[in-house]
Amino acid sequence: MKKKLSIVDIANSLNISKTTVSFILNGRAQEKRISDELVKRVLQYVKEVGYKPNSLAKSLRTGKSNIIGLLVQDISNHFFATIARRIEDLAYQNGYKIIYSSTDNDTQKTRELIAMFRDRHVDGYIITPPDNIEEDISDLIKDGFPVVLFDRYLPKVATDYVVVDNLFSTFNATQYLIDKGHKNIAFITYSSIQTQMIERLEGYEKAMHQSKLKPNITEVDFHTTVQEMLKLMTNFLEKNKDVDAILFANNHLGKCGLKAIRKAGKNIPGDIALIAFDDYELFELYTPAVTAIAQPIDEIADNVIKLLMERLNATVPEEKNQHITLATELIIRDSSN
Amino acid sequence: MKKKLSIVDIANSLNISKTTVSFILNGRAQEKRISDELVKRVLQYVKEVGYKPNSLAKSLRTGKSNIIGLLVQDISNHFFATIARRIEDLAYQNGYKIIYSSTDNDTQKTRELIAMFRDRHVDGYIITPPDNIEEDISDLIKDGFPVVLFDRYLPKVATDYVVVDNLFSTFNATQYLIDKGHKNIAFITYSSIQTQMIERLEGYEKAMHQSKLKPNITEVDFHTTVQEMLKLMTNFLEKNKDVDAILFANNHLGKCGLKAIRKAGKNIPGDIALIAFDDYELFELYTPAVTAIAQPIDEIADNVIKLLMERLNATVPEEKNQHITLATELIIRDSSN
DNA sequence: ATTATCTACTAAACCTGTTTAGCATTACCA
DNA sequence: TGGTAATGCTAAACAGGTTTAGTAGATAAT
Repeated sequence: MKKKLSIVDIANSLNISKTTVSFILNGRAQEKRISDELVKRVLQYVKEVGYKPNSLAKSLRTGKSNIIGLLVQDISNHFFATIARRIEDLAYQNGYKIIYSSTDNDTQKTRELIAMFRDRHVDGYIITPPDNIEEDISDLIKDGFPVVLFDRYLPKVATDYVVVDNLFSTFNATQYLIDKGHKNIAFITYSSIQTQMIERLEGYEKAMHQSKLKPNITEVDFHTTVQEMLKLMTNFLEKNKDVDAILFANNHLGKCGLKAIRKAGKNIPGDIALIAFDDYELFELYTPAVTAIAQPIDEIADNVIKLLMERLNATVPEEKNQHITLATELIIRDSSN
Repeated sequence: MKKKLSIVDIANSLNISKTTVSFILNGRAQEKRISDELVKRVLQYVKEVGYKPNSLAKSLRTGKSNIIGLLVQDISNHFFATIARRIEDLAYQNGYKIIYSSTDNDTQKTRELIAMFRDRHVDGYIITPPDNIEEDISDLIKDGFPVVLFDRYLPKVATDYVVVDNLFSTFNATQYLIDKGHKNIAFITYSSIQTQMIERLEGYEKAMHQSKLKPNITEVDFHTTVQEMLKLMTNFLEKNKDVDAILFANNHLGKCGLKAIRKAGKNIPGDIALIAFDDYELFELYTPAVTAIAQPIDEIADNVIKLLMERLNATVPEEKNQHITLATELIIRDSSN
């Protein structure tokens, strides 16, 4: 194991001061009036021996790490995995690396993760916030860290965020079902105080009200296992034989719903019509294909990074916050009926 | 932004040396003969003011970071996302954090990522290696870093790895198709020199040979887009009307194959029987459900972490390497035919 | 001729911990 | 009573960079 070169080794080899080497490597040669000739000599030598500054030492002194902390709800969920992947690529293009973790929507875990990120001196945060995390996020912002939220936001916290138009999305989807003649449209969602879930619920309720239809809302606890969820859904189907359409508030619920409906031997969309929030290969390829509300995954990632980069590159902290709301697309796959 | 406390602040507040504080916080009080009374006083005070040592400074001095670098092929792929998620949880339980990135099977990108991980002083590496990365991984091992590979291994590199019994899996799956009376069984795979792909091919070939059937192998370039893949598959179906069964070498190929078959209006398994490597919700819920080779995802993650922890906790570097091969399960979903 | 300014660098402090080497005391033993 | 050992703690070096403050010598201005 050949010993790693340090800046002192470089300086000694060239008989100059490590200060000079540091200035040159950080592009401050001109400003510090280092002669072009020496700059060339140093860069040449550094390249020749393959010297790389120790970034820990660098971070320790500068307080910067070129690392972004990404906290998603669950990296094994397709929606988050795809966004995480694109964020990773975009960050990389901007010279940043990503450290990520799954919050599991667990407040305590998220707290610890934020503490760990701070500890590792990450430069900025991208977070899908769980409940009751307002204070921790406010602290981050107060301490000057750029924070961008996505998928949902925290009404009490002034920060940048990127979300989709949840209310209109479910309103529109519900309206679509109503227009197709459905009367008993159920909405299955998580019992959540998170903005995205509340808005999705409101969109559904608004459409039902407008058409003077009776809402039928089922709220499932977030930590319900897949097994329990299946039981719940099966139960629901048995007790709600008159329901002729279901709107699911996210892809996981939609998936479990599909399984239950399949087990119950019902036909889609003959016996029961379905729409799921979040599109998914499963919904596309399922037979018959399932209509879904597709979120603009790439756009979400693009905007998240854009907002974060703006803050990271700002010389003076920007007071005003940017809120970006993107449109979804209702992908109709049961038009034949 | 209240200034963060440093160990010097603690020492000054208590009128003792920072050395003493450091010893106490690192559990070396006894060894260093610090009085129980002082230990108590320091711990009490540290807790009271909420002091946390700066881990960058710590890492800089000790060379340890308690961070594991995880390089998967593509985090947006369900198989890798699920394993990554579990590895993350298990590492967390063992006091380690994960930094991960997707390699995209791109050698150059992987090289840069390994360099970045080294740079951040990660303590150990978990990698799904792309082609031609042997030298970089050997360097890591030579320099004393624990490395565990999974999903595939590098025959020329002596290291720990966790894989599944690919050859038997495809052999068994092919045999299942043969037993069901299929004669023209095609195998669609990536043109890859990676061990897992080679073994899957060999398993298929072995079964076909044993039954004196003619192999029909299509190799697709790894970087083919979904669009191109669909065209390829559609083309394949048109030119191979006699094919009555297809074995796909991984979930992505299986997914694209399903789409193409659906577009071609063929019935599964009536017109054509399918088996995909990697199980998937899609395959389970597709109508009719698709038979698949399920990898033991949790077991893979468990063993990867187990091997890595053994190396990380070893006081003397272990010479012998451990190779773990796990069984897959053929999940039969078209038994009615 | 003297002072100011510029050029081209550098010594030393700093970031925040860990680790090595060592220094007063007090206790113990012959 | 003098020498050794144990106790309890600390100063300083170190990890590897960045940044501040400054210096020696050349040139320009007064």
